[in-house]
Amino acid sequence: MTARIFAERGFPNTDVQLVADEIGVGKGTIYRYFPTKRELFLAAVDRGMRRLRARVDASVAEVDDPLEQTAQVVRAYLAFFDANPDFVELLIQERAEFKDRKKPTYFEHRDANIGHWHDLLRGLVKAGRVRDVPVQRITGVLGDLMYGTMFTNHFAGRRKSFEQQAQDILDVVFQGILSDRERRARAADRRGK
Amino acid sequence: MTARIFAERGFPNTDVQLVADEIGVGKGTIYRYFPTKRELFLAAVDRGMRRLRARVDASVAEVDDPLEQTAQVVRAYLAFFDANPDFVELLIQERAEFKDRKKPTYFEHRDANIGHWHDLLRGLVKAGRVRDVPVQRITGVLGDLMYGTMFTNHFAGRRKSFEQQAQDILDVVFQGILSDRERRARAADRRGK
Amino acid sequence: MTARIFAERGFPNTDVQLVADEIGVGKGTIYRYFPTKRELFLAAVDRGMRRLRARVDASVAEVDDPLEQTAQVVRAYLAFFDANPDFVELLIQERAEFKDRKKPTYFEHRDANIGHWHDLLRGLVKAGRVRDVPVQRITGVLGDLMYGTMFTNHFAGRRKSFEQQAQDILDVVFQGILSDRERRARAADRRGK
Amino acid sequence: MTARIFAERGFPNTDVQLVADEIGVGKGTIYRYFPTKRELFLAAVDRGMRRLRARVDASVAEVDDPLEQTAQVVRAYLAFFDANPDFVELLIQERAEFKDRKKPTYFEHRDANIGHWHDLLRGLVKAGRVRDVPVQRITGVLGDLMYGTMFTNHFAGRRKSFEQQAQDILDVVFQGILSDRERRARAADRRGK
DNA sequence: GATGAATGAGGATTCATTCAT
DNA sequence: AATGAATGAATCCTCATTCAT
Repeated sequence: MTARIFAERGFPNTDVQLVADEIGVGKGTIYRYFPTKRELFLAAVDRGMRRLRARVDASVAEVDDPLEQTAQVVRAYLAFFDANPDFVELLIQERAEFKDRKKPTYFEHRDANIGHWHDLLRGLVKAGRVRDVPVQRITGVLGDLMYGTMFTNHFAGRRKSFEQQAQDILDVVFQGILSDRERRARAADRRGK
Repeated sequence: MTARIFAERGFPNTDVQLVADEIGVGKGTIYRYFPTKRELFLAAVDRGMRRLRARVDASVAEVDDPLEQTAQVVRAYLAFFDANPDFVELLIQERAEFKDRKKPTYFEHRDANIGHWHDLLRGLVKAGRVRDVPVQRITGVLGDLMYGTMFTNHFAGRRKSFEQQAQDILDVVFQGILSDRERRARAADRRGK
Repeated sequence: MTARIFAERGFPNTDVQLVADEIGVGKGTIYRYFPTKRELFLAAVDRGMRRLRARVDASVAEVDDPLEQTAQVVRAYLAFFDANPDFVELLIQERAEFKDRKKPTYFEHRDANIGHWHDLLRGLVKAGRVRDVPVQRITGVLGDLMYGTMFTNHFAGRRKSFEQQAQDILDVVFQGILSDRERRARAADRRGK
Repeated sequence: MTARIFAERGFPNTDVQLVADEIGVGKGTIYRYFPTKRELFLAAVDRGMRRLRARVDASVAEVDDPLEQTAQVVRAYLAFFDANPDFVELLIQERAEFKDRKKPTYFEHRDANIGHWHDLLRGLVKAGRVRDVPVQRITGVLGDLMYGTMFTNHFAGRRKSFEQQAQDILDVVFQGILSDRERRARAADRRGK
């Protein structure tokens, strides 16, 4: 509710009075629960990020194969922001208005979770299913890719379903774009050097 | 100059007076050239995006191999925003304050250029150097990835040099993350289906 | 109170802050009750016109003779603006600043009352006490005369008491300025034609 | 030209730039001839009042009979403001914006001329054509009446031709509104007292 | 003499926050 | 605990005036 209003009008254009009206309480009441407009806003962002995490976790729990779990993350992530575009807006607003805050809510939540994925990927490397590269490279690239996709979808208008998008992303990240021939040529090249 | 001030303080917290002081002219003079604070701001964003394009174009012109050109784009892009973090900030500010504007400046510039890259990639596919997938999939994923990387760098603090980042991105996007064995298994799987 | 400040300084030179200070409230409080400075001003004008009407009505009620009632109007009208010069100022200001407003407050109030006086005068004509001329001619001339007198008094400085002025007005309007001889000559002339 | 612009938009809403554009000179040029916007405006008012006087004088010169000359003044006055409504507007604006100026332009011009009319009326009294009342009473009432009529016409919209209006005014002021019977009754009354 | 670019004082209005009820 | 009336700091923009060319 609060998220929707902030998302619709932007932080500076959203009067606290408006939020109070929408919720159906007095303006003073808002200030009993949140010391400032800023905190009111940040609470909405936090709530959104917690919901994102819950949704992703639930989605991951549905499958057992670790590689498939990775794929599930991408799907659940895109599905969430597809269903909750207000939170994309809120992430932007947060950064634009509160540049000072040590770390944006999004990244706080992201970093709290990253260790688990590193472990998972290390297992996949050990099992010989994923190439032997530093796992931070993979989570880093994949994380940035999902982040960028979410924003692009929201800002420029998505052109395909989020399921299709997830498939595209996984195709590129899993297989790479090079042809087998080019790949072999490069591998030979590397050995030759 | 203008970009720096807007980036430092955010659009709403930037008095036009402040910009005038910094430039060393009267406030009225600013208003002789820009009808509103908003236009003053947007002009700075446009300038930034034009500079980004010029830099990327120049960088691409340095090499001949089309695949290497693609790699140059990634490097030049990350290098530009590394050297001009103010423009990252401006992109955020623009979206946060002017949700109404038909399409953000960034995407206007991006879309103006995309056709060329599609042609380039189609050539690479025909030459057997890139897998035969729709070229929009590649530009889409790579574009979102660069976009997300730029933002993450700026918001969360970059942890590696932009050259290293470019290499990581290109490694993943070119080669994919799967091991050769997993890749073959999947290929067999697809054939079997 | 508000009227006095607007009258003293003129509409454009009156800061709403000034009105707030005078009343002893915050500037924001003024804006809780009046959406704009303009409405604040117009409310003061309306109040003045309502008070004028009340004063004139009360004065008329003091006498029974219809011709004397007419005389009372002139006296009460001049007395009111003599006692409340601020409202003269407000009428000017209103016209100067809000030329667009469909009809100035003064005339709105005037027209709301005119019908009654037409009836009264028709009665006097029928009773043979007033010449048989269209009653609109009389209310028109007398109305314009009072209006002009009020403004002249205020702008040029009155030179006599308002009672004396009222008497002068009534003398001229009731009796006319022609001598009996001239009057008879003209009457003969009209008959001769 | 200048008068028209000030009249159309009001003094505060008329930028000097606008006047310059309309006249077809640079803004700086205006300031070569008038030290301030205020003087530019007052010059336009003065010009208008001089034209009024010229028109009235010319009109009076057309007839010889002194009483008829008086009537000509009324006609010429109303005709002038009927043809030049901009000047009515300017008179209002002047009073609203420059309350401090010792005496409004209109009254300066009026007072410069009044002596002549007093002489004229004294002649008419002596000739037995006008009642023996102080001539100031007549010029005062007639002046205020014309002044009020001009404003009412402009503010409330005139309902009859100015010729008809002049006739109405002259009928009332020359003849008075009382019937012959009422007039005789009052005269007897006065004698009885 | 003519110009118009540059200036910056000035003012209406908004809205987060407080606090008496 | 809940309210909403009161507050006043904060800010964009206009436009009369100046003066270098």
